[in-house]
Amino acid sequence: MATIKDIADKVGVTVTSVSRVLNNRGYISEMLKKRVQEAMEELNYQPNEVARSLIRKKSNIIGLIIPDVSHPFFGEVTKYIEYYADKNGYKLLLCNSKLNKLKEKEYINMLKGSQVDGIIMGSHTMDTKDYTSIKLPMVTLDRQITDTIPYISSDNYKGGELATNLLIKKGCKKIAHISGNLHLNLLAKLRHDAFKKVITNKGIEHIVLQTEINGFNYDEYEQLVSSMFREHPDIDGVFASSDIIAAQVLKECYRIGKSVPEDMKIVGYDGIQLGQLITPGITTIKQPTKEIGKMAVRLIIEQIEGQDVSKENILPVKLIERQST
Amino acid sequence: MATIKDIADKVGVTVTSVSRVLNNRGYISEMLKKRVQEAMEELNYQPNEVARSLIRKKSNIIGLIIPDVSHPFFGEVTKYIEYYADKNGYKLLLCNSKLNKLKEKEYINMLKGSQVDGIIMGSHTMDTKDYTSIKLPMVTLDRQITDTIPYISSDNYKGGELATNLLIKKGCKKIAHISGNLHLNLLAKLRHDAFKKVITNKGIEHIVLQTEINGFNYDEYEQLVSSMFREHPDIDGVFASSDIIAAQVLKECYRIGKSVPEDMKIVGYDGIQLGQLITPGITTIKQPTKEIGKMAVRLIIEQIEGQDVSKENILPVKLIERQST
DNA sequence: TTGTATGCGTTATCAT
DNA sequence: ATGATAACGCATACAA
Repeated sequence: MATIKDIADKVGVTVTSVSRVLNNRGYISEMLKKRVQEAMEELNYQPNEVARSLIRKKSNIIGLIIPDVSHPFFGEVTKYIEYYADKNGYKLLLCNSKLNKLKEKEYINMLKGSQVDGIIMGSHTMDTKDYTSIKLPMVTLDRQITDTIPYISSDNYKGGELATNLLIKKGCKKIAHISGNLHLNLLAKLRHDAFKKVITNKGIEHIVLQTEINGFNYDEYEQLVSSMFREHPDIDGVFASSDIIAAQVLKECYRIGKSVPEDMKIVGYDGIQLGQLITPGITTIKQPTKEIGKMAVRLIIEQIEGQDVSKENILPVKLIERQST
Repeated sequence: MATIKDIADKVGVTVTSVSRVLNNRGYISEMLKKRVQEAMEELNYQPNEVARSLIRKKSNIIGLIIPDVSHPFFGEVTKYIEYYADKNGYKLLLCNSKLNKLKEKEYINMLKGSQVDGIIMGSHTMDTKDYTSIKLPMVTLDRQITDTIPYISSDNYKGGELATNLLIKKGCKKIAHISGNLHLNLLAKLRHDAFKKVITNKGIEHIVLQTEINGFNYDEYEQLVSSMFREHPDIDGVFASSDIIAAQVLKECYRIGKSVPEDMKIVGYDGIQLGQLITPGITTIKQPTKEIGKMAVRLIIEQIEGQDVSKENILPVKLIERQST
C-alpha cells in the first residue's frame, strides 16, 4: 500500500505538504494541490487510518455491544446504528455478548484496547461499577445504570399500559404477561409494572411469566408457552414482551386449536418488520428502532465532541392493531 | 489511559522490558515479570491496539460487507461470523451496503484505509475488476467473482432441485418460482436454473418472477405476490427464494382464501430461525448459516496467514418439510 | 508557500 | 537480563 511518503517522493515534496493537502489545512499552492491529488489518484492512495488514529487519539470507531444481532429487534436497531454511524464518518465494531457477563467484560476491554471513541451498550449484565469505570463516552439502550450515563429507551410503561388496556377493552377475563427476565434490570421491566398496575386496578385475573436470563431461546419460549396453556387453560389474553414470543403464543394456539382472536387475544412488543408477515397479524407495540439508532449515534458523537447530553431519552411507542386482538 | 510508558515508570524500567512481558518474548526475570504485571493490574493497563496495529501492520480486524443485517438470513450469518472472528482474536467491522454499488465501493475504500486484514463480501454489486483490484484477503458469499477469489455458497442447485421435486411430488400442476434478482450474478441463480431444468424435464406448467434489484422490500414482495395470484389464479405451488418471500406468499393465501397446503403448496429458502414460528410451518431449504460463518472466518484467516485456500466451497443444504407442503 | 523536527504508543534490533 | 534507539504512517508546531 502506498504511503504518504510515496506520494511525497513522486511529487518531489515532503510529507508535510502532502499531509496539508490531505487535510486541507495551512497554505498550499493550487499547483501543488493538484499535483498531489493526481499522484494520489495514480498510486491509488488511501490514508492509513490506523496511523491517523494514533496521532489524533481518535479512531472514529464506535463499539456496539448487543446480545445478538440475529434477534430481529437488535438486528433492526443495529442496521440503523450502522447507517447513522457511517453517515457521520464513524465505523461500527460489532459485539454479540449473548447476555454473558464475562463476554461483555471481555468485549469492553477489547473495545477500550481498540481505542473506540465510544460504546453503545445494548447488553448490560454487569454490575454498576463495571460500567462507571469504563471512562469512555457511552450510551445504554433500555437500561438506566446511573444518572451519569445517558440511556435511550422507548416508553416501556406507556407500552405496557397500551397493551394491557387493549386486552381488557377487548374483553379478556384472564390475561397472561410473558415478560423478559426481570432480574436484568432492564427498563423493559416497566412494561411489566404497567401491566401489573393496570390489571390490578381493574381487578382482572392475571398471571406473569418470565423467560430465562440467558439469551433468546426459541425452544425455551415454546416450552414456556405450552406449559402456560396447560396450567392455565382459561387464559384468554396474552401480552408478550416481544413479537417473537407473541408468535410463539400464536403458534401454540394453532396447535391446541384455540382460535385467534376469538378464543385468545395476543399483543406482542417491538413491532419488528417481520411481524407484518405473520397471519393473523399480531397486534404489537412498536418501538421506534430507527429513532433509537439515530439517537444512540447522536448521543455518542455529542459526548465524543465534549458536549453535554441529556441523560434520559425516552422515545414514544405506538400501538399497532392487527388481527390478533 | 495508561500507556506502556506509565507502567515502565512505575516499575522503574524501560518500555522495552514492559513490552517483553507484554508479549512474553525474550529474556525477562520472573521478578520483573511479576512486578510489571502488578503494575498493569493497578493502572488497569490495556495495550493500545492502534499502536500495535501500526507497527505490526496487522489490525486483527475483519471487514464484513452485507446488504442488510436486519435481514434474518444475513443476521444469522453475521452472528456466526462475529462469533468465530472473536474466537480467533479478530474484530468485526460491520457494513450494510443495501446492495448499493456506490456504498459498496465506499465501504471497500474505508476498510482498506482502516487496514482491515481481510474482507468478507456478502454483497457484490460491483464489476469484476473492482474486486480483483482490492488486493486484500477476501472471501465472497454466494458469488463467484473470479477463480482467484474464494467463495462460499450452499448448494443452490441442489436446493432448487429439492424444492422443485418436492412440489411436483406433492402434486402441484402449475408452479411459480419467485427468485431474487437474476442480474446480480449471485450463485442463488442456480436455484432458478435447477427449477427450470427439473420442471421443464417433467413438462410441468410454470412461471418465474424475480424481485427488484435493490434490497429487501417487504412491500414490493407483497405487490409481487398479490399480482402474481391475480394473473395466475391457477398456481398451486410456489417455490420462493427466501423464507421471507414464502411467508409473504402464505400471507396472501390467507388473504384470498386459499388454504395451505390443500390449494397451495409453498417452499421457502434459507431456513431462518424465524421460520419455526410461522403457522403453518413453511417447508424450506435450510442453508447452514453457522458453517457458512465459520468457514468464511476460517478462509479469511488462512489467507491472512498466507496459506492457500480452496476457491470453491459449497456447503450442503437440507430440506426441512413442514406443513406448507 | 514549503520544510524540519517531534511525537502518537508500540515493537524490534542492537547493544550492554 | 535489560536498555537505547529506530521505526510504523501520519499530523503539527515551529522555522525558513
